[in-house]
Amino acid sequence: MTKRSIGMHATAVSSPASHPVIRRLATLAHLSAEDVARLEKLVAARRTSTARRDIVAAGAQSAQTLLMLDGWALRSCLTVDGRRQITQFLIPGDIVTFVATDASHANGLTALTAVGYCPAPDIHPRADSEGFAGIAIASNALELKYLYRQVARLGRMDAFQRTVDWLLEMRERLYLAGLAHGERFPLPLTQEVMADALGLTSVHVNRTLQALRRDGLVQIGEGWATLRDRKQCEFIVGRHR
Amino acid sequence: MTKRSIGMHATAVSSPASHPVIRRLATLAHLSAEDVARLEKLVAARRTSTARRDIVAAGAQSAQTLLMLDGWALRSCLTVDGRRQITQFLIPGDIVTFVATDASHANGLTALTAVGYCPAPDIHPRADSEGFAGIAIASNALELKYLYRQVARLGRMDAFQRTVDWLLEMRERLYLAGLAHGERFPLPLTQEVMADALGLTSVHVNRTLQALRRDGLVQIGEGWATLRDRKQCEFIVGRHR
DNA sequence: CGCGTTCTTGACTGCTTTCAAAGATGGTGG
DNA sequence: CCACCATCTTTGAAAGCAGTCAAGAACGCG
Repeated sequence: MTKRSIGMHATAVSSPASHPVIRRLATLAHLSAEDVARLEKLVAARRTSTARRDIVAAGAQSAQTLLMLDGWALRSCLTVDGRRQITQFLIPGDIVTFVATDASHANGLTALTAVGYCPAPDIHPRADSEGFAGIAIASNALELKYLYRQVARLGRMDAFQRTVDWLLEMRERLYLAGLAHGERFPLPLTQEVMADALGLTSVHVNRTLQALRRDGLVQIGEGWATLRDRKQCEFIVGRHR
Repeated sequence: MTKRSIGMHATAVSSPASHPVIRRLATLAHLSAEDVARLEKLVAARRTSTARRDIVAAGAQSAQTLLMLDGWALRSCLTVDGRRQITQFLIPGDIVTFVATDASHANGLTALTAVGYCPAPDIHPRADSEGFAGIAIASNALELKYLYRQVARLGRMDAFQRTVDWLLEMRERLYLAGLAHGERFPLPLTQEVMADALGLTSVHVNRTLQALRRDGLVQIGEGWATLRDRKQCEFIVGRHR
């Protein structure tokens, strides 16, 4: 939280015209006017990728750290038999670091929609955790948090719970990124992509979504999703505690 | 790799008498004699936990970053119905950071055997990635790498492959920590613990281990495991590419 | 209007879980 | 030294969830 945000909306920063992604980053750590200016310079160096194109090929040995500006991307790894497991979705405001893996677990980045990104800010270390270092730390912690959750989902939930929990997570992330409208949020994914994230087959995702709709829990399709009964969703995955 | 390691064994450090864990950390980043001295001071502040005790309770709001010195611990989260998913095992040399999670995905640390640990070194930022900052970065990257792999395992492998892949990973990690003897490594886990890591039931882990033994792939039990045919194991999980 | 992608449905298979109980193992106290 | 108990491992049978295969419907696009 920034000091200057007292009495203002939490995502407010000094410059009113700044990019939504900068507003998002400003919620992770205090950013000085100078920090914001540097970010705006980076954002101006925006690059794009068209849908379905690899941003970083699986098996790449190194890559720059990126900042997602718009669109959706995903990190996935492939199995020998051509199946794929999505480890995380990347949405605007996410910082994407390169992670070295074994050849067999090579994980690449793929644009899911048209994507805009720019180089992530270099960290100029400070003793405290403000500025870009703070962003890096907070962003890293979030990544770990969602990865732990993904592990728990795949390891100990059935298809129904997995789907509900994942929808809750996506809503939360998109909400924090300022991209959700209440319980409604963009979800530009085919059922096959969801299947690859949830460790299911697209056929089973289809049946599971039908069950969710039948139970009046969510409305989903056309690139959007709406949680019709979030309380009940949270109950199902045990988030009511 | 350190500059001074040229022509020497990769794990060599200035002080020959240093703790094994310090030798392990020295493989992650260059450590000055001063760094080693500071580490030795930290290691001297060793604390212990008895087996089966929580080191950090699930749901804790914050905790110090720790350095594992000896023994095994695990990070897990519990589902509503009392089941548990282990997200990672912690072995000597691992740096254990606290990760804030939602209440429903609270993940705590539990000692699996008697465990020795100490506070992790504070990072004094430098421009390069040597010293403790380098350790933090490398350690973080490793954690991510193994988490991605855990996701891929749970999402896209059957019981047999999951078990093989996990054994390969544990051997690799223990080997890097200097705790494996060739293909033989300690594995002080009950089948139920393995089940909680692999997203299976203990009954099925039992049957799967029998299949592994029957195929002559591994020898396992008594707190130790030996990969009898690592090449074949790697082939099974697609690591032959 | 034809084509490719995505979504949907049904029948069948099979991997994994569940439930239950019987061995093995190791530590403890009488 | 052995009975006893707790924990862990092993086994069998049955049920269930998710995968596979195949085909048809709906949709968007050129």
